[in-house]
Amino acid sequence: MQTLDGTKSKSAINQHFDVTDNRFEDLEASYPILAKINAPDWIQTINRAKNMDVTPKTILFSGSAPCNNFMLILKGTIRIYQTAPDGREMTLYRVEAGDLCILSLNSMLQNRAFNAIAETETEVSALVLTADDFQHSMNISETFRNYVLTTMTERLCEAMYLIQDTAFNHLNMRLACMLGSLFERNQGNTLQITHQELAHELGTTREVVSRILKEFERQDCVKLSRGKIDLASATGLEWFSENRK
Amino acid sequence: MQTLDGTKSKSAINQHFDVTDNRFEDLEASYPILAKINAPDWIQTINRAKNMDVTPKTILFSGSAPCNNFMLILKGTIRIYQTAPDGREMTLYRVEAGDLCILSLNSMLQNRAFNAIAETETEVSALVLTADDFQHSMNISETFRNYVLTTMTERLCEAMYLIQDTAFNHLNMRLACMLGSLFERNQGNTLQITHQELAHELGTTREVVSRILKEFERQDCVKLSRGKIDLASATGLEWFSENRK
DNA sequence: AAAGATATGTAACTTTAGTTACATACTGAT
DNA sequence: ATCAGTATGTAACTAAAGTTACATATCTTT
Repeated sequence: MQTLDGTKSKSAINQHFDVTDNRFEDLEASYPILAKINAPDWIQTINRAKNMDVTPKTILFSGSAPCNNFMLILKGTIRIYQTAPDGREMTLYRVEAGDLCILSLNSMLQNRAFNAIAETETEVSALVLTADDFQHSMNISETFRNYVLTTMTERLCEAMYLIQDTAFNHLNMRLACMLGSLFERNQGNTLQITHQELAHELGTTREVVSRILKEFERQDCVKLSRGKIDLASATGLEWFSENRK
Repeated sequence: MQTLDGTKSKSAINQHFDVTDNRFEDLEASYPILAKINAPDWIQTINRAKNMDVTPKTILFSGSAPCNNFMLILKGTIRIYQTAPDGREMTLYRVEAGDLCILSLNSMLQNRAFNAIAETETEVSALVLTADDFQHSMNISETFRNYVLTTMTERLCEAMYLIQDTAFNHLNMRLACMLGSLFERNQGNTLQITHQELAHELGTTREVVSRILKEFERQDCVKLSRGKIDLASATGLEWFSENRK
């Protein structure tokens, strides 16, 4: 849940070191596999890590700014997106509890420019490892290595899917699919989202989203109102997700 | 260079074990960093690897077929692409000497379906490691680990760029950029490529490519003839690569 | 309640890309 | 030289998406 305090200026990153927290319990909840690593060096690494708490709508990473550390997300979600000169933007992926921030990986290994923005959507708390501790963990734990590799290939597959999706599928289908998965994740029949936000997910403009949504409403798939979308017919939406190539 | 033998049916994969070849010299040429690893287990792994020789236009990997081994490409290029129901296709990336085949990585780690096709463009020779040898190499060599990780993040960045490119840029610009980089790589002013092949790079149709190329020709950027494109004005092409958003 | 900010509705229009349907041109094999 | 196969040219059309330009509606704050 977003604790919207209204003012954007309040966005802040608070890094602190706090051994009184029970970070291994938190780790167990978000990264059960990593929490089971019992190498002494790993336990030290986790104990040495800094806590980071970030308010919503904070930009963690943008364009060329290097971030020489590695985050384990304990709570909240981060959206990674790209922007176009005309104001359009498009979500590339999200990082949340259990995921690894491959952005940091990239900048740690000093690779090519990654022209994207990482912004917290909710309050986020994370453990921050130094680049050295990351490297050392890779060296000492096969479990850690496998987790990193697995996460990266998963992300890569998702990226490939996104490429095919944007290249081959029409917006009405992409929007229908997105609504479908949002409804599914939400476990409810109401979405709290604006047309502009949907446009920013898909890399298009608000007007286009409004137009397609209205079409969905005319077909009795959804019911629209300010700031929210109600599901009227899941099967109707699915029709748009598949039939319309 | 492609040794086109004309017949498609001749495409073949030839795996064999051959210790008389000097594989460490080949490895040095394509993967200098990996060739410098001097751990005995790594040397054994390389010696144990199978040689693989593949003719052009052979499909190495498609859809769900798992490939439980890991390739080091010594020679040639492999194109990874996706297809749409309407016959369009789009190149996702290429793998060549010095690259790692992250497709194999994905299927070794048994992740989600990667709906893409890998096809040799030229004759390809590669060393094939077993999944176990790959895993063991990850365990024993930090150099190997870093090489794998670096390659993966590079690929991921390229994928992100491709997403932004297809989402935000118009085809004339994308085509101009592609021609630009092809001319640059080719070190010459003539490209041997058909409009259909360009369309398959970009995920569009032949007619659209022909139309845009004709426009480039009218602007005296290129000169078109059957099966080839000659560069007439590099600066003219660059104008299309940038000015036209 | 009024004002300001935000969100949506919508029509008309332009541009880009995909589609259809051929015509023409070049290449290599017989 | 002829023919089959492949590659390109092109016009006319359709469809999808982006753009412009407002109107209207709904919330929030004062």
